[in-house]
Order: sequence, then C-alpha cells, then structure tokens
Amino acid sequence: MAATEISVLSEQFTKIKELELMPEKGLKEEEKDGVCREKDHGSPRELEAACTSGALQDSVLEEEVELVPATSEESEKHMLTLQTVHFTSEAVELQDMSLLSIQQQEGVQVMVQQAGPGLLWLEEGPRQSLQQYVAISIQQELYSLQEMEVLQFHALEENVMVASEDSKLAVSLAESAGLIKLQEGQEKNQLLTERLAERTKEQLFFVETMSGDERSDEIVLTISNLNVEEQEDQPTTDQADVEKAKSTKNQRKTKGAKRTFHCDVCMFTSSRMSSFNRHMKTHTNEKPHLCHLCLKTFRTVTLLRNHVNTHTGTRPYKCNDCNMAFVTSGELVRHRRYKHTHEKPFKCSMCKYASVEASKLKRHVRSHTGERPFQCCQCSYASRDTYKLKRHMRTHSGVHMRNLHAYSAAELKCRYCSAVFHERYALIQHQKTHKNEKRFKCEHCSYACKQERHMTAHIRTHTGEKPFTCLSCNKCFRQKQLLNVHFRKYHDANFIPTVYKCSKCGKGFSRWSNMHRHSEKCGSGEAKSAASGKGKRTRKRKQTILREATKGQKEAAKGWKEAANGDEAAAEEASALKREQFPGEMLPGACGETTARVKEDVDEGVTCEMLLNMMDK
DNA sequence: TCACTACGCGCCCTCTGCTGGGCCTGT
DNA sequence: AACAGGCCCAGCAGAGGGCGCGTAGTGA
Repeated sequence: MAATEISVLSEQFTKIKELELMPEKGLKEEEKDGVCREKDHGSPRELEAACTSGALQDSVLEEEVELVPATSEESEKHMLTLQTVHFTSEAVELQDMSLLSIQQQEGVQVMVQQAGPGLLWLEEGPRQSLQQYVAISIQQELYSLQEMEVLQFHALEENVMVASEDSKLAVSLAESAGLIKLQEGQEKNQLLTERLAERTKEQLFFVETMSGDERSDEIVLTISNLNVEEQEDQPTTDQADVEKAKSTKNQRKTKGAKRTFHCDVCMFTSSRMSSFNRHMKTHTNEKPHLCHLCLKTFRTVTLLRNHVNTHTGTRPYKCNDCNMAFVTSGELVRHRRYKHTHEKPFKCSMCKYASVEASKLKRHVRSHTGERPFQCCQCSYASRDTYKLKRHMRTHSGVHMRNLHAYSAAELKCRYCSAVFHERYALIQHQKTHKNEKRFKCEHCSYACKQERHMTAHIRTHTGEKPFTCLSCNKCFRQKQLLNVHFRKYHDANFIPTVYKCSKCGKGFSRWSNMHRHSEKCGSGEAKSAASGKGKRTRKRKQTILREATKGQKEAAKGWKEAANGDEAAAEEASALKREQFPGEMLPGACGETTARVKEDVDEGVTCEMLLNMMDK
C-alpha cells in the first residue's frame, strides 16, 4: 500500500485508544453498561468470548470508561486499555447483547466492549511492544447487524494495515480469519480456550470497532496486543473451527519453513524476497525513476515506461480485431473481452448477469442486496457506487438545495398516505412508492385519475368553484390555463391570436384541430390525405419552434404571466422588456411567448405572417 | 530483473426509466 | 368554454460498459 495511504490512515485512526502499562492486579468483576468484567483468577484458565449483538455505533453513547487489565512486565503480561462504550437502553434490551468478554488469565484481565470485537493471534515472534496497534478500515456496509453478531471477520481480508511503532510484526488477517471467526455460545468459549492452550505465548489481540469520522463510510478497528500464558486441557466442541485453526497453524508452519517475508507496515506477506522488496517500495516516498518530459517521478521502471508512453502516445499492445491499442497487456486483454471475445468470467449467482471484471459484478450484486454504501453528506440519498453519488452531488446546487433539501419545519405530508417528512427530497422519494394507479378517486362520481391536479380540477366541476379570477374583469375560471387564455385574448395588447390557415381555402382558425377538421372536409379526398399528413408535420414544426424558446425569453413571459395574478407592475415591465427584446411581430405561442427561432426570423425581417405561412407549409 | 497476468479501484460515459410540470388537444 | 387526458421536456437516478492506472503473483 502506498505511503501516501498510510499517512491518510494514520490520520483516520486517531481514535485508537492508547495502551497503558499498569501494575499487575486483579480487577473486580462487574457488569456495567454493556461491559462484561471477569474476576481475576490468578491464572489464565479460559477465555470466554461472547458475541456482541447488533448495536452499532448509532447506539453508542459518548461516555467512555477505560478498563485496565493488569500484567507485570516481568511476566510479559500486558495491560490493555480498551475504550468502552455504553449502549443505549434500547440496545441493551436486545437479546444476547453480551459483549466480548474475556476471562482473566494470570493477571490479565480484560474487558472488551462494543459491537464486533474479536481476537486475533499473531505470528509467533519476538516480543512486541505495548504500543502496537492494528488499524483496520473497512466499508461500513460490510457489517450488517447480523454480521456483527457473529463476528465474521473475514471481511477484514480487505484493506488491512498494521501500524507498528517498534516491532517488525506482521499478521495476515486473511490467515487469521479462521481463528477469529467466533460463534456465539459455549463452543466458542471452549474453542478459544483450546486455542489458547495450543498457542502458548502467542500473542493475543483484541479488536474493537468504532465508527470513523461522522461522514466517513468506515469503521475503525483497533487491535491491541497482549501475551497470554500457556493453557492446558481445555475441551473443544467446535470441531470444525478447531480443524480450521489447526489447518491455519499448519499452514503457518509450512510458511515458516518456506521463510515468508512480512511487511512491518501492513499485512503484506510474501514468500519471495523480490516481491517483498518491491512491495516495501510502496511504503516509501522513494521514486527514483524520473520522467524527463514532465519531471514526474515513479517507483519502478515499468511505471515510468507506462507513463512516458502516455506522453509519446506509445501503445505497444494493439488489438488485432480493431484499431484500439493500450499501454499494458492487461488492458488489451480486458478490451478484447469487452469488445470481441465477450468472455465474462464473473457470473452473478442470483441472475444471469455476468461481467468482464470482478468489480462490476460486485457493483451489480448491490442491485440485488439493495446495499447503498455511498451516503450523501447533505441529504438522505445513498448510492450503490461512487459515480452515482458524485453525479447526485451536482444536484446540491443553491436552487436545487432550497427546493429539495432544505429542512422544513412544517410537516410535509405524503399525498397518498399518512407519512410525514421534513425534507422535500425524502418526501418525493417516498411518494414514488405510490405509483402507477388511478389512485385519485372522486367522491362524487366514478371519475378516477393518476394525477392529483386532474382530480383537483375535476372536483371543481362538482363544487362549482372557480378560483382563478381575472383581475381586469373579475371573470372567474376553474382552470388556470383558461384564465391565461382569457387574459391574453381580452386584456393583453401585445397578444396576436394564432391563426391556422386552411391550405385549401385560406380560411383561418384559432385552433389547429379545428383547422385540421375543416381541411379534411375541404377539397378532395386526396387533399384530405395530404392535409392530414400536413397537419402532423405542422404540429411537429410548431412544437419544435416553441421548444426553442430560450430561458431568458421564458423569464420575460413569466413576468408577463404574473400580471394574471395581479402584479401589474411586473406585467408592464415584462411587456416592455418583451417589446424591447423582440421588436418584431410576435409568434402567438403559449402565454404570448416568443421564441428564439422567432427572434432570429424577426432579425432577418421575417414577419409573423410569414412564419405562419411557413408553419402551414 | 523483467514481462506477463490478474486484480482492484476509480472515473466517465451511455442507455433507460420514472416523475412533475407546462402545455396542447380531443371531446 | 369547459373538462379530461395526453404529449413533451427537464431533471434525476439505476444499471451497466469501457478504460486508465497501480499493485501483486509468478515464471523466465
């Protein structure tokens, strides 16, 4: 892992609790606020581990208690100070809320708390200092409630780093997974005990999890080490786990014979010195290979060569089936799978989906699981991949924010049910769950419709309500658009009525549909057919022209519209602006809007009449 | 040491579907 | 004129394809 990543991680893991060295002494057992404490028996006899139930960080209170298991330096017993976390009363009420508890062993007394602690054995090796931590960051979603309950640490195979101040210890969590995969119940405890017996003087690590930064998607695990004494004669009932443990141990012995190389910075191990050395370079800032074109430096010659190729455009790996070429052979192979061979080795177990890349399958699986690990920091939205979140973030512009994501003190009620929200976005998302039905039913007749606005308008036919009043003549209307039409027709000096001319007789109509109906009767059957086709084209053309209206022009039209709502000053201003911007004749579109196309035509000396003629043709 | 290969992560893009709202059309 | 319904568009999100690049395993 790159050195830069280490620095980042070190910043992230500031929550790691410090170990403390304390005189050897027993601690009084007690159980308090979700922390199980075991009495000091003077020698290690058993190690109990009970799994922690659910209660993730959300359930954790801020209060902390430091638990100080004591050992003596002489006996190589370590004290651990582990952060304790208190759960809410609701969480405590959960069944099997028992936390990982560890019985004392020869003065070692430890209390471990929190959701998802566990144990790790490290490789046998020299004594480690007390100040040894393993910080692990994983995607939070990897830990469902149930997963936490059974401490499935296999997830830790990913993204594991060991930060050790003064030791050369490395541990493969992947290897250790079998050892730390604890199950609830006595079997686990017994198993752990046996493991202890098997692993005299091996180091025992405690793992605690805690939420990372509030906005982070990570859980930070802290692993603190301690030594335990040899144990004897502990029964084992979980044979499978025992076998697993033995298997792991053998594997490790085999590896020992092969001489494995362990990175002291992260979990990396390798049986080859060359691989190990290459890996170690990733932990340094040493980049001896300089690009002479841009002075950028690289760790390896290969990286430099690939980089230089981006300057020169050199792509040595060319596809035989197309013109594509790539810097690396791997890219070519992948390209061929995508474009030519269509080989998709990664298959979904739940559907027929298959992908070229594993990461694509992983992304796809989220569509089955519903997993949305990428949480928007500004609203309730969460996405299934990083790009969607990034795309979503664009919506958090100032207008958009006020419209959708501003907190509303007033309750925003779902129009279809009793749900209540305080964020419009959440409301909209919820309301999407009510879809595809004529869910609006009239109380007075059998009418039903999909849209509430249609129902609102319909209800007025029963009540007689006419809420839209013309401010110029006090005439009332049931629909706003009717008022708009009325106002344009009778009170707007700039309004020029639409005239649809019959191409046969030249007769004018205010509505295209009327003209079309007329044209079907006007002239021969051939004319009728032609008129029909022409009508469609005319409509299309008209819509195309109207669509070209610019935003600024719409703003002007909006100001004009406000006149219908009583803002005469705004109406006058908009009207003046409209006249100034578009001095020519107006195309009578909706609300008297002119269009960009019209403006262009006006600039070219094209009149409204010419436009209408053009539309007719 | 190098080259090949595989893997993983990230980025960007396209296609598709849904929804609300403005507006138009048929009756 | 009034009503009801449909069309169209913008905006957004879901899903997936494709590629760039860094790193690790391994054989020559």
